[in-house]
Amino acid sequence: MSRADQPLHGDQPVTNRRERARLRREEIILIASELFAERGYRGTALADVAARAGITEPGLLHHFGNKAGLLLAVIERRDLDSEAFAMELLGMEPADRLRALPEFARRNRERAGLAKLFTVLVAESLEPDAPGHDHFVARYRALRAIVADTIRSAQEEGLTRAGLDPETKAAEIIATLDGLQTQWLLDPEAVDIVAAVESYARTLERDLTGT
Amino acid sequence: MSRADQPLHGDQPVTNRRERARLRREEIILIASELFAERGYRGTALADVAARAGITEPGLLHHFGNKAGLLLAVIERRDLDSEAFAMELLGMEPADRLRALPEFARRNRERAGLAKLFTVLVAESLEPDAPGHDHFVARYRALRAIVADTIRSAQEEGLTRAGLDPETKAAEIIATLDGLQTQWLLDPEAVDIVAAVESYARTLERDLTGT
DNA sequence: CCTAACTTACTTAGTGCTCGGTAAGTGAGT
DNA sequence: ACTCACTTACCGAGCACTAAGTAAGTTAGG
Repeated sequence: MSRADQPLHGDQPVTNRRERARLRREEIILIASELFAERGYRGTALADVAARAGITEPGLLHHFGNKAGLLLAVIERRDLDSEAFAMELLGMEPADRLRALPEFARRNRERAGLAKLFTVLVAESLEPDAPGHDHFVARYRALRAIVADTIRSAQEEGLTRAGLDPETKAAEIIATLDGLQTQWLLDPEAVDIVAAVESYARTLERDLTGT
Repeated sequence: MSRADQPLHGDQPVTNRRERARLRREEIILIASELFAERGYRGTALADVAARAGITEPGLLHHFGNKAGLLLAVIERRDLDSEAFAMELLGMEPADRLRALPEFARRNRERAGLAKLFTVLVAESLEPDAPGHDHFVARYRALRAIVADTIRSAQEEGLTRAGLDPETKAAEIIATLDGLQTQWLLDPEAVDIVAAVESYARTLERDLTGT
């Protein structure tokens, strides 16, 4: 009834059919993300994803070609979310970025699935010929570069002591956050991820400023 | 020909048959460790392990009951190695323990398989009903307790500043080492694990002493 | 000391199930 | 007329695991 249901007259190619297919793919990717996080890529059968999505297995493969294609689609989609966060961080003053870390942890805690997805997939991608390997290698290199650049510019502004190597410190920061997340995912009752990250942010501030 | 080939007279029950079986199990565990590290628990078929060990699949199951039994045997065996290292650390003066970290990293670098095994298995054990879950939960709790105790006693001796919470700091230290290891396993060319751990040990010393 | 009974470390053969993937349509949009 | 998002039907391979036997080593009894 409403205009939104119908394609507009003709000023834009509102391809209703393609749009519906795109939404369907998005839905499938979301479902696959959850399952991959819970059982890993190898532990998840296409049939599991298909059943939850209310589609047949060949229907699934029609959209993604094969199982690895589905994995790559999942990774790509989830990277968009992370990229959005990275952009958010880069938009801040360097001094404020540290303070954003606990907020990041808080957000991750509410969506444990996403965190689990990456932890599981990275571990399954350690071998060079794993389907997601190259992607995660590139991802970590980019992440380290972003953090290292942040440190470098903070050094130039005199906010951070000059004695440390930005690349090494970047790897260390990412490692700590990843590692805390893993411990929390394994044993949420024993590890308070938000408190741990808050504490680490303070440690890091002392470390970076040299006070 | 030599006496060693024959059972001794009778003062000890030198059960030749049992001993050979034990050695066989050890050999299988070693092979399974390698495969689990490379392809994960789920990604490894019993047939793969059996083939490399020169035994049939049912022969394998005769020793370990089922696949999960093999996994637990692998974890248990590898924990003995880690425990040996923990004991070594605990035998040192608290002040020397920090200096042992790079040596630990150096050792792990030479045997990347062991490191990879744990990274992969922990990720596969995040879900509470995974076969290794309880084991890794207990392992991390024990590890955190050991490190926290070390910090606590260093505080009592005045070697470490009083203002930090030992439990939280323990989780942070373990997280950093784990996270660095993961980055290195994923991309050995981009991450120098020994240099990174050396740098972190210095960071940590400043952090703990408050200088 | 010899041998019969038992235990143990396997093997061969096979089972039922699940897996990712394909071939060949169908029917509704465009 | 054509495309495209599917479905039904199917496939061969691989999976963990079992049943049943075998041969060698170990132990107990006479």
